Amino acid sequence: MMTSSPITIEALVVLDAIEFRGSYAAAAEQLNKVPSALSYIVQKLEEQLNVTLFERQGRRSVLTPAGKHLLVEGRKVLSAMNTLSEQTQTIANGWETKISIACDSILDITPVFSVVGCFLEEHQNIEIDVQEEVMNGSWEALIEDKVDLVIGAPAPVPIQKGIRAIKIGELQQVLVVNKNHQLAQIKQPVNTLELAKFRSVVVHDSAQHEIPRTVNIIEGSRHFYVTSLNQKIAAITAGVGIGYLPKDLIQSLVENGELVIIALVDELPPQDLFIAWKITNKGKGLLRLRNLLSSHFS
Amino acid sequence: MMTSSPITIEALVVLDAIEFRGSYAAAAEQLNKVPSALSYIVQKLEEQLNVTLFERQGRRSVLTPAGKHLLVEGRKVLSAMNTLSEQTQTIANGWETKISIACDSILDITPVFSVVGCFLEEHQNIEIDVQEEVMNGSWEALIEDKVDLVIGAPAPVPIQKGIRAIKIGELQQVLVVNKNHQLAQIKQPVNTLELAKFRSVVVHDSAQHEIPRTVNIIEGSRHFYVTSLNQKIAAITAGVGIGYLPKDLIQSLVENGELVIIALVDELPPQDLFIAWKITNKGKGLLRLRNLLSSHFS
DNA sequence: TTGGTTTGTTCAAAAAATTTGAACAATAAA
DNA sequence: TTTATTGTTCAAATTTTTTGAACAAACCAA
Repeated sequence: MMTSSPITIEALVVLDAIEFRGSYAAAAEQLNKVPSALSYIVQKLEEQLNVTLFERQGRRSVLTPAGKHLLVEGRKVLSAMNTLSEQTQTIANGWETKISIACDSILDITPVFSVVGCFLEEHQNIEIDVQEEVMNGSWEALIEDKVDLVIGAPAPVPIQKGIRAIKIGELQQVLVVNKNHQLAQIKQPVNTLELAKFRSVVVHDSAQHEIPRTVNIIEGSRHFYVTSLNQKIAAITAGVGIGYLPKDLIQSLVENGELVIIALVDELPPQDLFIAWKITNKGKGLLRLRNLLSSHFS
Repeated sequence: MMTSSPITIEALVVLDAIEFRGSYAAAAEQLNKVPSALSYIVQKLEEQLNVTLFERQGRRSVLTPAGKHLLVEGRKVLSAMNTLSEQTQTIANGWETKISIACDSILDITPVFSVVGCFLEEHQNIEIDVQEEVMNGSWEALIEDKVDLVIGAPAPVPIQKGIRAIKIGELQQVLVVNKNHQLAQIKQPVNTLELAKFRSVVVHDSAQHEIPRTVNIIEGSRHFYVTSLNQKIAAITAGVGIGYLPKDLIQSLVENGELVIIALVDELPPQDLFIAWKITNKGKGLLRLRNLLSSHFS
């Protein structure tokens, strides 16, 4: 006879709120409860688990290591629960109540939003949640069911069955530097090996669990890590280092002279960009959205 | 305001039991309830989710596709919940669920793994995560709490209170070059100042935030940066430059004549290697692992 | 076909749980 | 010091859940 875990969803929600808001009082307000109700729920959990989760420090309660662990892992469970109920409703109704999209930050998001706008016009009661990811971060989000659709994820498509990807365009990346950078003085085209001398600006992969992949990282050179494409542009513009950027994105900065495009002996081939989804995902909204995207981008 | 999922653990347990036993009646018996109680719970879930989970076929209830999905995924959540409560209790008892170790790549990792193997034999449900770091990278990982233990980190121990380090051995580094390298022709012992003429191969410090520190870097010379010790060996073997390497590690390459050890006027003192941890970290698993390591390495 | 069973559901009553608000002690801020 | 805020306790109020009897549907065997 397998005795089920004493942890309830309710309790995890309460734990989450207490940590998030910083006090029982504030958490109670958020949950439309009264502080004593939370006290009751926490105590029940502590008793059934036989573990103290909060240590009272003065008039403030602070999580014990065990409590912290329960919270951190519990939040993952809560998130899984949310996607589970979304998925269940989607299967039952055919249409989803919410569609989550990951957009790779390498992509200009404006035309995507205009298509999404059309979709929302058609389907007033579907919510859309867009998040920005970098490189493997978008694939990871798809694989882990954090999103239903990724837009603009770069090749290679993960070798994993159950993922369908179609190309929606390609992106020409060029090497750019600040106008005063040493590299701007050298006569072009430059050999790729020469680049090893300079510090390069790299966007840190947003993937958390998968082995981060790095493309276009200039081998052997020193790196400067940033966490978004905008930071990368800013860093290069500020002269911190060199790096590859999408040609379209830096057009204006090149025109006003801030950035200089460096010609290479071996020009990078254009990078393929994909939209991708799981074939197990049969949602009608997803299908419709994909069709809209395909017809706007080809 | 994020509204939490209507699915409860209780409901998932009921769903699981109904499917497993094949009927409400049998499931009720298993759960020490009465059939009507299960009926109530299922109906509540169906209502709140606005999804029918069971289709009544004759006197028997059968899962709809949505119900099947909820059950299959729900079982994963249930299992996660069980391990979560176990883990929480484990932590409360002073043990850890996972121990992260940084190994300096200068160290031969094989004997470490054999000790870790013993430890895992004793503690089947503790996970171990080993990562390789270089120079300050391992100290940084410890300071920033990315790992619980570093093994084989080189002196000096960071002057920072809260870190305990004990020496586990020393490492003799020698200067080596490819057999055809210019330096191999000069009469030995060589004065350290002479080395400035040659390009030296340097492992890039894996530290990200601290100011990277460089030991054994030949001052003033030109550098070639690589990202791992293996790359360093390969680069030196290929004749790209000169560099210091642990004596034991290049024994075979010296014997077959590929590499040549260069005697120096001022021979490097042997470098002390440490295991280190934070004294705030009171984990019993860490203590046990440290004891195992100490007894195997001294 | 016809009884005898078994199944899940419904319902009102009973039991158990959660929630509430007032009172309180401990602490921090003024 | 006073004042305000925090989390806890407790009995009462409220809500939720459980119960068992009654019931209708469906299966089974003869």
